[in-house]
Amino acid sequence: MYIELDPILLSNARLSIMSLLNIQGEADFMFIQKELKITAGNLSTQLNKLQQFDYVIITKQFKGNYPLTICKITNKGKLMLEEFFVAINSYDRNKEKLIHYQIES
Amino acid sequence: MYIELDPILLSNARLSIMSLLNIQGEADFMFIQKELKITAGNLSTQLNKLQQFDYVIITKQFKGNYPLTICKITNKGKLMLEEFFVAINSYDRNKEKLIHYQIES
DNA sequence: ATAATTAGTTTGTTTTTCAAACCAAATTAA
DNA sequence: TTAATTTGGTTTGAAAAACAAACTAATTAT
Repeated sequence: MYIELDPILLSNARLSIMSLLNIQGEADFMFIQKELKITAGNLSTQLNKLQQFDYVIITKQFKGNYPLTICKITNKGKLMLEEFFVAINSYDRNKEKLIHYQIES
Repeated sequence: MYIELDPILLSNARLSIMSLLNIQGEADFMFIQKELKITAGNLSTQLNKLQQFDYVIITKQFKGNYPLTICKITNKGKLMLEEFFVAINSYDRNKEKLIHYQIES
């Protein structure tokens, strides 16, 4: 195998959650759900897994009368995500072409 | 969800097989197995899946007395792999930083 | 003859994904 | 006011995927 890709991040749902949190820093459950268009069940499951591995921290509050679940990316989460992208690009032999293209545009 | 990542390629085993075949064009079963250090069982399964979706074509010959399974990447396979890397990089907000770094080195 | 090797495939367990069903509290409609 | 709906989730369970162990079948070495 090349560099093993982190199985926590090698998932459509979790990678998009982490990518979103990496931009936003933190976001609440409903925002993530609407933004990413995933079901609440799936989101709940994946957030718990991400928390379990310290990629995010989840805090629960009330906003008015309703529960509010806030998800924040951790430093570990950020590092793992960075590593993931470095690793996956090492699989891409066209990297240089792509880089060139990106810079030109 | 962001851009949905191709589930065929969102797998450590299959992504490394495809990445290898993208460089080599074609390779035989044993070469792939030794190169990627995956079990024969896993390789067999994943190659069948890749063939099923026309990412590779598998031809069987004999080399001397022993069977020889040759795997070749298809045009579709190449295209899907390219797309995959473009898509996954769209998840990376640090892309520009990384590009810069890569160019400098 | 029998043990070990080559080149794989098949089978079965574990893990993962994901959505339907569920829950409790709050709100709105009749 | 009480029934239905909405909000904001969690739990459960079915289906698919990942992967290694066990197997096949032929060959070669001892």
